[in-house]
Amino acid sequence: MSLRHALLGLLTERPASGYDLLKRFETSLANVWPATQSQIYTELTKLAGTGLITVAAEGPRGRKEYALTDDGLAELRHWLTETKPQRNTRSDVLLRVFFLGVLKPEEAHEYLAELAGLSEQGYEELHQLAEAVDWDDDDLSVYGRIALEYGLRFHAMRRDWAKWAAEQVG
Amino acid sequence: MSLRHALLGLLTERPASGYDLLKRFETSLANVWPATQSQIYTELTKLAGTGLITVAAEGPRGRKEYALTDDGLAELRHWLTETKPQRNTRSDVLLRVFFLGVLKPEEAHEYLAELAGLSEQGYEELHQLAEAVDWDDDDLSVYGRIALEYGLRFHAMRRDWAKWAAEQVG
DNA sequence: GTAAACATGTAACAGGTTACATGATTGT
DNA sequence: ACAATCATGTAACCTGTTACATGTTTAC
Repeated sequence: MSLRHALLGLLTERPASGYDLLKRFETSLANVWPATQSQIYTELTKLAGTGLITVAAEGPRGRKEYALTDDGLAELRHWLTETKPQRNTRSDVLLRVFFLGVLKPEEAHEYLAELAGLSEQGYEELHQLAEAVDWDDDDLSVYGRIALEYGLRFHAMRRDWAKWAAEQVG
Repeated sequence: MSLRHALLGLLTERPASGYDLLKRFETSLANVWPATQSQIYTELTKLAGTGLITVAAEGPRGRKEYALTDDGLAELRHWLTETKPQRNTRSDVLLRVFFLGVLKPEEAHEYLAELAGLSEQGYEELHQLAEAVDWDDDDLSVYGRIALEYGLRFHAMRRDWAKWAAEQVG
């Protein structure tokens, strides 16, 4: 149930409406924890119901601005310190690799080469993003940069692996 | 809907019962596409219903042995060659990193150091596995080895990144 | 005036997890 | 005789996706 914690986490920064949070999910969290509009609004209603957040203000167009409560912050801290990261990593990319023997070697090679290309692309995109961001020294920047570095290393690793694998298949 | 394709993929090798397939999911596919007993039996019934597999034989204890049909093989090939890998990668590990600013630096450091440890452990386990397996030259071995190499590189990357990140927070 | 952006909510469905329920066969 | 393993099936519940439905405010 990490969507809940993603919302709590974003609200530590400042109060925000469902719409604001949706935008945050579409930008900074898109590659880490994607969520849909429907999901976000539903979860916010639940969170307000259990007292982890409150409606701090109401604005035009029915806008509701949510703020983190003490209980909400405690729950977030608990999640960060006490619970083990253990989510199953499903990878359809890797699942396909398991069954590439069904294809002709040329087809398998093509798949792996394409994968290398996609990873290179992903790398480039993050690289551009890293250059564009104006990093300062606050917490968000520090940890944002660490998360971005992960993305860079991940894509580079995958690119190199896919190239190597494509060679193996010939 | 990749569970379906994982089942079809395993059945290219040889006919198998739900129970057999469950064991395969618990071993070789556990790190790539985990599935529960309940899910597997339900999906097998559906697949038999749409003609992608058939009940080739029935054994003791109500055992049903499923075999891939021509349609099933065609569907698998289609999945491998025509559909783009695009599954969203959710990472609760990385999501936590985004919000580490909520914690004291020592706590954040601890989280990252622990992550490095877990990755090292994952690496070691795969390494042992790689040594234990008797690799021969068939398709399964070739692509199994490629998948395993991915796991090794992945864990190594994560270990190094977590160590580096822990230093940043120090 | 009208398009884009702001803003929320709900219903239907697909995929996945946990738990319950049942029974047959094999090995000791 | 008893436990372990083999073997299947179903129900309840949670999470996530897609689509529908509605209305307001701002900018041009």
